[in-house]
Amino acid sequence: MRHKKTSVGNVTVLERLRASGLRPTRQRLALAKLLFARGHRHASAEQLFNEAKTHRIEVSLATVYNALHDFTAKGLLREISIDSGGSYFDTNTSYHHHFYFERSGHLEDIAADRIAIAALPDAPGGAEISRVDVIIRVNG
Amino acid sequence: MRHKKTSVGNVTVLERLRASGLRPTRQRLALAKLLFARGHRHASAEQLFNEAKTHRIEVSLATVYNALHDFTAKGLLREISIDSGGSYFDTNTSYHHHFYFERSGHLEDIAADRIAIAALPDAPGGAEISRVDVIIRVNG
DNA sequence: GTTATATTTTAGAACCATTCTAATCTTATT
DNA sequence: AATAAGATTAGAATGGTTCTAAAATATAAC
Ligand SMILES: [Mn+2]
Ligand SMILES: [Mn+2]
Ligand SMILES: [Zn+2]
Ligand SMILES: [Zn+2]
Repeated sequence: MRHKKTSVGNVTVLERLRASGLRPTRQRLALAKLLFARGHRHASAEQLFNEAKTHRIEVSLATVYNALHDFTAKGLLREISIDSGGSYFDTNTSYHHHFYFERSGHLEDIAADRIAIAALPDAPGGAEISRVDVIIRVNG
Repeated sequence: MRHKKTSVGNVTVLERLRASGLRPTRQRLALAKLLFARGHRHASAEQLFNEAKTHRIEVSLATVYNALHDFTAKGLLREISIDSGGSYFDTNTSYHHHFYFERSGHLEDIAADRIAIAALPDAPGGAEISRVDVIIRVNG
């Protein structure tokens, strides 16, 4: 295995970017690989930026933000704000909820069917519901 | 009515501050009056600061933040973060939920009994649930 | 009331996540 | 290869919030 131009992960990620209409640039590919390589995760911009550094991926912080927002706009990520000092980007874009560990800042998924919301009220003034977030804060 | 050292509102607010163990300073009294004078509201620090200005209440922005956090710590307010650029302070401290109007940034209360959460999952690792927030985002 | 002590207020600096700018570079198209 | 559209970048700027340390005030002790 001397050259590994395209690993399985690479191809998958490249296809996801192309399918969403985003140009698969070196930076986006590298960041997407970091984000989507393993199971679902909740990453901050700073986290991803540092991870890139660790992997010797040269990418600016602005590009990390650009990529995260581009991915979010294309539905590859979902942005979550818990406290007013930063947001997380969730690789799990299906409908689900979260435990938020206040001490550590860690987020943990709650499958949608584990929280049954009976009788969701209609939005006032005929507004359209765009999203429902349930956040369970725990001391942990 | 030449002097009005204590109006009914003043007394109530003063008592609330004393009861919570906060010294009823001129600034806290004025801010608390603005916050609690009428029905429930969701105020940002900037909003409250400008409101104070309008009412010719001389108070620094740092004091507004200090007061909001002190009130929150004593249970007179509840802090709500929706997006990562600022938080709201809710004068309604009873258990309830929110509509969030994404266009305007407006928050509207949803009475607790209008959202029936069946089967709230236990927190992982025996952690204790400190709060459950349901935020319904609407395009409005 | 006066004094002493603890708490609060304040202006402005600092902080930190995020966004902007505009120049440079890369990708896709022809 | 030439072109045009899109992306990246360093660094400045922004905006909400917190910090600092000095001055002011509230409460407690006398
Ligand atoms: Mn964002
Ligand atoms: Mn806060
Ligand atoms: Zn999630
Ligand atoms: Zn509310």
